Amino acid sequence: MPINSFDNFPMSWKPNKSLMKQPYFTSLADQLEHDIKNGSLASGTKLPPQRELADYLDLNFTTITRAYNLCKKKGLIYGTTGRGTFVSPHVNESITITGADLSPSCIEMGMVSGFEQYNELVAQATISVVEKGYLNSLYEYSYPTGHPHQLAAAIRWLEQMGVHVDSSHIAIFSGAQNTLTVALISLFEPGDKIATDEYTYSNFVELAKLLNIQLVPISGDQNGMRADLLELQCKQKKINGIYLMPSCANPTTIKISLSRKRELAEVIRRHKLILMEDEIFACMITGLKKYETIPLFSLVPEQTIYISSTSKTLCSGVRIAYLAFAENFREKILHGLFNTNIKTSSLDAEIITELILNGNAYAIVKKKRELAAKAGTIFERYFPECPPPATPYCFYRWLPILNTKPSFHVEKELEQSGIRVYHSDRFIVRNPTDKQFLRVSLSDAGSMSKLEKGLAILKEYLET
Amino acid sequence: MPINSFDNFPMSWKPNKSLMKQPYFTSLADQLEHDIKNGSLASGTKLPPQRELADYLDLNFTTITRAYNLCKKKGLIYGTTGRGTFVSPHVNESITITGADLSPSCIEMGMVSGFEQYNELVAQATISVVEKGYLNSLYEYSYPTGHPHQLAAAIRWLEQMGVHVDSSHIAIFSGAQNTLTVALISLFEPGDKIATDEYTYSNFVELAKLLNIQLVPISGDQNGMRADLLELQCKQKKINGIYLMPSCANPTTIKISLSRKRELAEVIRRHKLILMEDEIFACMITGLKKYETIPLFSLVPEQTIYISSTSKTLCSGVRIAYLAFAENFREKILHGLFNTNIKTSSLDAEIITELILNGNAYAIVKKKRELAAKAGTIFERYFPECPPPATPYCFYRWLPILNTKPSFHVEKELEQSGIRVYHSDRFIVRNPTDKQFLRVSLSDAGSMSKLEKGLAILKEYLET
DNA sequence: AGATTTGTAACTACACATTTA
DNA sequence: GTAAATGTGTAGTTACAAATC
Repeated sequence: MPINSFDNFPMSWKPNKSLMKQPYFTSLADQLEHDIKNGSLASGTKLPPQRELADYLDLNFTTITRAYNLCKKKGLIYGTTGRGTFVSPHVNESITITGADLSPSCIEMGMVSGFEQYNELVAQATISVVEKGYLNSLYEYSYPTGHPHQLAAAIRWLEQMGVHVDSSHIAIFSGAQNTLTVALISLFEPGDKIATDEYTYSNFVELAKLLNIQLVPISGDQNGMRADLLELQCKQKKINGIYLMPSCANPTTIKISLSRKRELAEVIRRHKLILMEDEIFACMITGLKKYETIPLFSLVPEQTIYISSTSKTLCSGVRIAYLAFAENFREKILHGLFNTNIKTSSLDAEIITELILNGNAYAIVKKKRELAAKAGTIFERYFPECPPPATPYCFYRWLPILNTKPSFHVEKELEQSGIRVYHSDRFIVRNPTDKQFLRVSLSDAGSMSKLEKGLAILKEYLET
Repeated sequence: MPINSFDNFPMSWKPNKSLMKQPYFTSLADQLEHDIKNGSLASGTKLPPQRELADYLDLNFTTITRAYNLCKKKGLIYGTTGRGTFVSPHVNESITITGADLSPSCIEMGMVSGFEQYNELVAQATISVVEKGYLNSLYEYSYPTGHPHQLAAAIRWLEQMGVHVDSSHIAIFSGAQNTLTVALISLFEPGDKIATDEYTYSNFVELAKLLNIQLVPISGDQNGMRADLLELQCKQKKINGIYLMPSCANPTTIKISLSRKRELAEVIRRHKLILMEDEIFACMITGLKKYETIPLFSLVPEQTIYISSTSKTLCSGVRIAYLAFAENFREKILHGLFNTNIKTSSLDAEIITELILNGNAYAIVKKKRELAAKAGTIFERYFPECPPPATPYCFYRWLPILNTKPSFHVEKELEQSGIRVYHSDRFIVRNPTDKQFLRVSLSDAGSMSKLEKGLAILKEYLET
């Protein structure tokens, strides 16, 4: 067969030669982008190898590399040495989880905002803040990281979880996502690489994509991310940071064991990774006692930022998160905070402070733990075969499913059946695997009876 | 002279040859970065031409280009074809304005947070929100862009300023800086270029630096940025966006005339720039009447995002800004909002909504206008020669000074004399010029008598 | 296990535009 | 006004690393 006989072995994608004009690499990238967004190139399609396309277009193959790079930067495609270049999953769909656009008849088992039943206690705290009569001074511009008494309460809150800092190494942010935004902007550069679990929080994936930061998935087992595989990846490429949710990973519900924490800490220290320890569920897991396990923050303090949000554990409408950081991150983090947010709502911060000081924060956590446990037993009744989470107080479950349909198809069919749940494809960091799961939120259905109804619908769907 | 006799004509910067190892271009960039951050290469220093350095290091000159490019992306240096490559200003100093660290005996004339005297009305609004008894539902996770009635109030507020949008083209953010962060992340890529005034808001400069977005200063006159110079720059290089504060530029107090607006709109449309129209002072300038001039948002709606914050005009502690945007930015902006903030404090949004609905927002604006005008007349008594601002209701003044000392020296001396003001170098986008100014805030001294005392100190300092 | 396929990274070559002397 | 200096943009060459067969 002559080399140029492309007609016999048609390429999976053929650019229009007549549309090619200089500069070739942008011209080619534009065509590729168009065809992907158009839908004519489906997710997962293997693109022609660079050399083959170059031959076809009479160009040097690195010119094709450049065109592919442009599309890669936009997240449209990804490549693996030795395998080829493929159209990314979710190109046209955002995997962002916002909680918007749910039809009223649909039961919410997608969002995990965390049992809204105790907002009454938050409302009470709001009233007592207002009644104290110092709103005037609270509303003045001052203390951009938080008022001293707010920071004192924050420190007390963090101490329960084994995190010990002084008031110049903590700052108040507008929720966990906001701390992550500032951390990624302040401590990383576009193009940097961050290690994560194979499945991780989808809004973190999207945020990294927005900031052109690459995520490197590391496999794990029942004890969390495997330290040896992390070590391997660190040797292979320059990895700058790592994102972990040790107490209860979202979405896999896995808890990192203490011995695994020590192994990971060792690798993190050796390779000088910046660790983002996201512990938004920590207090839920441990209850009100002092945290019986040790946070990574205490194992590698000089390389860790520790995130503690109150959105899920206390109240989702009050946007507060605490960020604890080591001295060497202090300047960069505060610089990032000032230049992205200026400061966080003083009133929201004060409400959470009031809840911590009057003890109701602990009461809410206790009650939410009870609700979570109760919802968990209902779930087990419907899905006894589902591997149990590391803690019974987890707000969601990670349910393995057998399925051949596209993930968005599954989500859509379930929504039409009356429930919203999210498919594992939303949380996957790189290449879709054969195993599939659903993340089932137990906390947002509105009531136990609605939850039960939703679980029944889910069970019925999966069995047919 | 032999070509390689570098000793006779020493280069302005010589990398250490023994530290050069492959890959050369990163090695070189690292050395350059180190020497700039170190202080051994001062701002404005001309670096050796690429070819000369290549000759010295026995490399192809485009390898030097690549090293320079790395540093350029970080904002450390900038280059102009034909002229050379230079070290950027402000590399080592953060020019962020935070309002922190002011000694209590010092009079604040640096920060412009905007007359805190009427926080009482905001406190009252807070109380009425609380008394309405729907805090519970307000605290539920829902309506991430804002509750419908909050958006309705926002739309009403924007209509005063000549901005007309429906509720799906507006979203509530946590302050103006937060809208800018989301806009820069969502609508631009690292390396993109944004046109600004020669002097502009320093926190915007820092934010752009953080996100690796380059600012291109465009000169202006009494009517604002010159459209012909903008056109020129757009022809010369790919400019992606433009940032303007038309009603009252910070810090120069210049207002863009209507005819200039039309000229700028034409250029913006022709070169498809994304316009960020920052109008945080608009309602202050125009009072409560309908905005008599036309916002750029109405001249190039399809390319504009319009920012309206209440931090300065209503209350700095309640963190709310409205962002209005065209349909073609909708998806990207909301995606950015969800993935950086998730959502804004519902309570803060509700308080501002209450202020708009009960009319006290207008009352606060009216009273702040009176205060600003009064402070302005005091200022004129001390500095009659200072060019008047475009509007008497401006919260700050732009005072030309004759000075030979370094700008940070001036700020420090004034702080020791008992006042804080900011030097024009903090606001300058690229090359320091010979003209120098001080931005004098009139709104944060605490009282008119303190302001007067501060102005007296300033006058005395400048006369000696 | 070794050869092949395929993507990535670093450096080189060259044409061109702008500034300055 | 022209030539030299100088940065920018596009494309090509080579070496290498990872995955696959």
